[in-house]
Amino acid sequence: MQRTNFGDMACSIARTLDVIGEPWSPLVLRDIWVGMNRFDQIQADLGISRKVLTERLAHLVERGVLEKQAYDNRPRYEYVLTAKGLELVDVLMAMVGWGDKWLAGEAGPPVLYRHRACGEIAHVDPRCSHCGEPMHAEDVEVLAGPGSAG
Amino acid sequence: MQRTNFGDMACSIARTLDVIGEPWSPLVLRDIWVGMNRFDQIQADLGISRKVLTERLAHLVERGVLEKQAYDNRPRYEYVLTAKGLELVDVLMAMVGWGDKWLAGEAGPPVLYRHRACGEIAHVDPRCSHCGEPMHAEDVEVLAGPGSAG
DNA sequence: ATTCGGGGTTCCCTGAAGGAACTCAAGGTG
DNA sequence: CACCTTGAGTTCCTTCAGGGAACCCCGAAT
Repeated sequence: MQRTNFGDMACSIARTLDVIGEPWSPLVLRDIWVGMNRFDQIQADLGISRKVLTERLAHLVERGVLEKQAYDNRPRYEYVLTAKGLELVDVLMAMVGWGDKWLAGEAGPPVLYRHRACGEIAHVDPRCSHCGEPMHAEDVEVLAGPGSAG
Repeated sequence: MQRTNFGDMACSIARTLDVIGEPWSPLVLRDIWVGMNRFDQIQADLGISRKVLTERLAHLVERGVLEKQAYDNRPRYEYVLTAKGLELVDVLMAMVGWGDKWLAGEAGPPVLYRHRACGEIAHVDPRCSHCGEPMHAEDVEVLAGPGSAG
């Protein structure tokens, strides 16, 4: 939709939205993350229109987030996350954390995440890359950076 | 856009997208986060259509992410983040981290974030809420939770 | 009495999402 | 060989949402 091109804005949020901002894109990424790598699998799981799924997959491949790999002599393909795509999933995990906390309701979270390193069910906790202390929205000051516009 | 209703899916990513998944919503949130609280300010800053901005603000207020406050005897309003909205900004900060790393290019990141606690320019680092070790996409195992469908 | 400025509405046009049907290539089956 | 099945799309049509510009309303200031 967004005819307005977010990718040209001097804002990393807008640029990230240029990659996964269109409807369905984050859900496509999630499906591939959890091991649904094929067109029909994703289409059936999400109930997305085949046309739109084709467009989204092509866009994500073009942006270097996914790779299209043949898995048979026949024209059969599956989509896998690149390193860039795998890091993008960290953004999805942040969404999960917020959604689990504020939108899950009585039933509790629909999906649990076990941290392999410690074996416990956990969620992501944003920390400062420098000092390791919690780093939330209210803990930061926003400054112009080297790539700022103008 | 998305005629498909993400809010009803048993997935916290989809539910979160039901709140900020529409085009512009994350950017509106960002603007309010950095202190642009008024309609015309946001509209001018983003170049968003007034009609769409009206819709997005109403949606975010309805979902409890923003609050509309009068700031004058005249009919003048500003939009401020609720606690729920402030935590949602953590998701935006995750986007910033990814965008800064993968999309900033030569010029470097357009915006810098100073962590007040340590005074350093930093970015968010997702950690396990249980053990504190790094928690990225490849470090977790996905399991069905109590609120799973079926 | 008129202008101004914030905060929206209304209108029309285009373009994107939904949905179903159709295509195409390669293997398997009788 | 003729036929069916599968995966992976493509085509076409309809409906609805975003873009853009103009318009409106209310209270204050001049």
